[in-house]
Amino acid sequence: MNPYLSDKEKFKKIALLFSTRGYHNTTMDEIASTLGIAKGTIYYHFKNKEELYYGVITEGINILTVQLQSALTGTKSFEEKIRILISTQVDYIAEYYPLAYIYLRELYGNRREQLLNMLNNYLDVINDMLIEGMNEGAIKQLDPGIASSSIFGMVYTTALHYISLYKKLPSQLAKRNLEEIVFRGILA
Amino acid sequence: MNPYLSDKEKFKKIALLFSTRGYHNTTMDEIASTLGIAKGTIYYHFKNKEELYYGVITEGINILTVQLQSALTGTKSFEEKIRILISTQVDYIAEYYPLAYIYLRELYGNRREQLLNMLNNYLDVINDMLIEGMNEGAIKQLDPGIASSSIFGMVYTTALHYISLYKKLPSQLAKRNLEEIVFRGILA
Amino acid sequence: MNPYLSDKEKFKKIALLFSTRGYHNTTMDEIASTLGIAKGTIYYHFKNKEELYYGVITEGINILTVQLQSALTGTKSFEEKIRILISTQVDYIAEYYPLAYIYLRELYGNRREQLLNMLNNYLDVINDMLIEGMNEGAIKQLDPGIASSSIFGMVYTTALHYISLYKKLPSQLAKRNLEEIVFRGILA
Amino acid sequence: MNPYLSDKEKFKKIALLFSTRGYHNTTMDEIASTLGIAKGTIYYHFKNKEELYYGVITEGINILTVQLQSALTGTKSFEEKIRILISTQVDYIAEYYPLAYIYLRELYGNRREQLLNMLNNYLDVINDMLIEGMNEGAIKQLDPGIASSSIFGMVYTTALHYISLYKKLPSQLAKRNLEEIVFRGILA
DNA sequence: CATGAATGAGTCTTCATTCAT
DNA sequence: AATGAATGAAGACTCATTCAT
Repeated sequence: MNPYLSDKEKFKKIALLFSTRGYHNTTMDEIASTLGIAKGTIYYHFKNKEELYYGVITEGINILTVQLQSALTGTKSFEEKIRILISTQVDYIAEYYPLAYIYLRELYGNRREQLLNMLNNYLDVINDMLIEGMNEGAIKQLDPGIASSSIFGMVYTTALHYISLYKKLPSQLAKRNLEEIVFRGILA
Repeated sequence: MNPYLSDKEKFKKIALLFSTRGYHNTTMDEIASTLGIAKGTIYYHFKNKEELYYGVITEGINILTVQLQSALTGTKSFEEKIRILISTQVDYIAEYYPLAYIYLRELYGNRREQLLNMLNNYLDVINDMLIEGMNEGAIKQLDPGIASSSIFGMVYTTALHYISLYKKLPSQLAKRNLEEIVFRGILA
Repeated sequence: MNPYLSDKEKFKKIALLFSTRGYHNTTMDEIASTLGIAKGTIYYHFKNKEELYYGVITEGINILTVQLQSALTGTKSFEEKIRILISTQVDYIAEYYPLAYIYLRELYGNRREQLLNMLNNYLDVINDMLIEGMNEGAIKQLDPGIASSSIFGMVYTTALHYISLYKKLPSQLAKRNLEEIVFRGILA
Repeated sequence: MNPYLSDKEKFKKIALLFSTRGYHNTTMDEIASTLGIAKGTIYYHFKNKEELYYGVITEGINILTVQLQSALTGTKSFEEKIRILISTQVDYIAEYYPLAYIYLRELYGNRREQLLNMLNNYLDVINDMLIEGMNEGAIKQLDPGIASSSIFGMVYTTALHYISLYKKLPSQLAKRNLEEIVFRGILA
C-alpha cells in the first residue's frame, strides 16, 4: 500500500479524476495540479501512471474489504449477513462512488484479470458467506460465483443508476429495494 | 447508420478490436490493417475515430433492439416477456459479447450519457414491459428504472462472468439461473 | 540498410549533428529541423532515436567497407595493400570525418560491442590482409588484432589531430607520414 | 583539485561509473548511492555534475603526469625515454583503464578542447621529448604533434584492445609489441 | 556539513488526422 | 474512392538541481 494514498483527501481527489475523466484522459499534469504538487513529485511516490492508478484502486478495495469484515463481525443469521453485504456496499458506494465507477469499468475492460486479483480477498468473504448459506439450506443451490456476481452486478448497477439520476444515492431506498429483489425476486 | 458497418464481418472485427484493447489502445493503424485497407480510407467512411466507435456501438444496439422486438411480437403473458427479455439478452451476449463488454464499460465511463441515449429505444421497450407488469399486478411496485437496471446488471454481469470463466457462454444454464433469481430471488 | 539514409545529403546532415553535438545532446527536434521535416516523420522512417543513430553508423561503415574492397581489387604486393589501406582510410576520413569521430567515441564508449559487430566485415578485410602479409614474411609476426588496432589507432588519431588543427585534412601529407611510421617506425 | 577526490577509493568508484555507463547515463542518484552518501551532499563538494566529471578527469590526468615525470627523472638516452613513455602509459592504463576510456571518448567528443587543455602539461612533456629527439637526430623529422598523437593513438588503442579481449592488460607483452612497432614499424 | 523530498524544464515518443497523388 | 507519407500536438517520464530541516 503506497503511504502517499493513506492521506484520504489526496486519495479521493485522484480517484475522482480517474473516475470522471477515465484513465487515458487524465493527464499527469492534471493530477499534479489537482494535488497542488509538481509533476515530478508524483514520480517520487509512484513508479508511473499505471502504478498510481493501481495504487488508488488497491487502496479503495482495501477500505471496502475492511468495512465489510468489520460489519460482519459477530453476525449469526445468514439473511442478516446478506443484508449487511448489501448495506455495506451501498454505504461504500455512497461515499466512494467514483471508485465504484472505476471498478465496474475495469471489470469489463482489459484490466479485468488484475482487478479480480485485487478483489480476491473481498470476493472470498462473499463466496464463503454464500457457501455457508447453501449448506444451511438458507439459499438456493447456485454456483457461488454466479450468485455473488449476480448480487454484485445488481447492487452496483442499481446504485450507480440512482446516482446518475439523483446525483446522490438515496441509501435507505436503495437498500430496501435491493433486499427485496435479492431475497424474493421481482414477482409480486 | 454507416453503411460500411452493415458488412457484418467488418463490423465484428472492429468491435472485437475495441472490445479487447479498449478505445485508446486501439489505433487507427490496427483498425486499418485488421480491415485490410489503408488508414486514410477509414476517413472516407467515418469522420474520425470517435464516429467510428459510436458507429460500431450504434450498430450493435440496433441489432439488439431489433432482436428483442421481433422476439416479443405476439407475446401475451408478462412472465413470458421477462423470460424472452432474459433469453434474448443472453443469446445476444453469446454472439456479440465483445460488444457487451463495450456497453458496460461505457455505461460506467465518461460516455455514459451518450450510451444511455443510444440505448433509449431499447430501454423504452423494457420500461414499457415493466410498467405493464406492475399495472397487471404481476410484479412488485418498483421504480421501473431500478427494476430494469437491476435486471440488466444481473444479466450482463452474470453472463460475462460465465464467459470469463468458461471462454464461452453456457446459454441454457445461464438463462435458467437468471430466471430463477429474477423471479424468486436467492432464498431457498 | 534504411533507404532514407541512401539520400547522401540527409545522411551527412544527421551524421554531422550526432558528431558535433553527441548522441545525447542531439535532440530529435534538432534533427527534424535540420532535415526540414516534422519530428513525427523521423519516426515514420526509424523506430526510435537509437535506430536512427545505428542506421547512420551502419551506413557510414558500409561506405567505408565498399571503398576499401574496391580499392584493393587486383592489388598484388602486400606493401601496396597497406598503402591502399592507409590511403583509403585517410580519404574516407577527409570526406566523412564527422563519422570518424563517432566511430572512435563509440569504440571507447558503452556501444563498443555493437560497433565492433558492425565493423566486422571491415576488420575482417584488414585481418586477412595482415595474416597474408605475415605468411609471406613481409611483416613481423604480430597478433593480427594488435597490428590492425595499432594501425587503425594511428591513422584515426593522426588524421583527426590534423583536422582539429587545420580544420581540414592535408591528405597527401598525412598519408606520407603515416606510411613512414607504419612501415619503419619513428627512429631515424 | 577537489580534495574529495584525493580519497582514491571514491575517485576510482566514480571514474568507473562514468566510464562504464557514460556521462549522460550516469545519474547523480547512482553516484550518490555508489558513494554511500545522499544526493544533496554531492553538491557540497562539487558545483554540479559537469564539475564533478571534470574533477575526476583532472585528477586522473594529474596522476598520469606525475607518474611520467617521476619515471623520466634522470633518464639520458632518447630511446630509453620513449620506452619509459610507452611503459608508463601501459602501466597507467593497466591500473586506471576506466579513465583511459573516458579520455579517448572525450578526445573524440565535444569536450575535445577542454580535454586537450587538461592534457596540456602531459603533452608538453612528450612534445619536449620528441623535439629533443629530432634535434639529436635520433628520430625522424616529423611534426611533433603528429608523432605524439600517432604514438598516443597506438598505445591507447592497442592497450584497450587487449583489455576488451582479455579483460586485463598483459602489460609486458603490450609494451614489447608497442616498442617494436613504434621504433621499427611493421615491416619484417 | 548532510539529507532527501520536491521541483520543472527538457525529451522522446505516439497517433489521430490530413492531403497530394 | 483509395492510398500512405507526412504532420505536430499532446503526454509520459527523467533527472540535475535546490532548499528546508
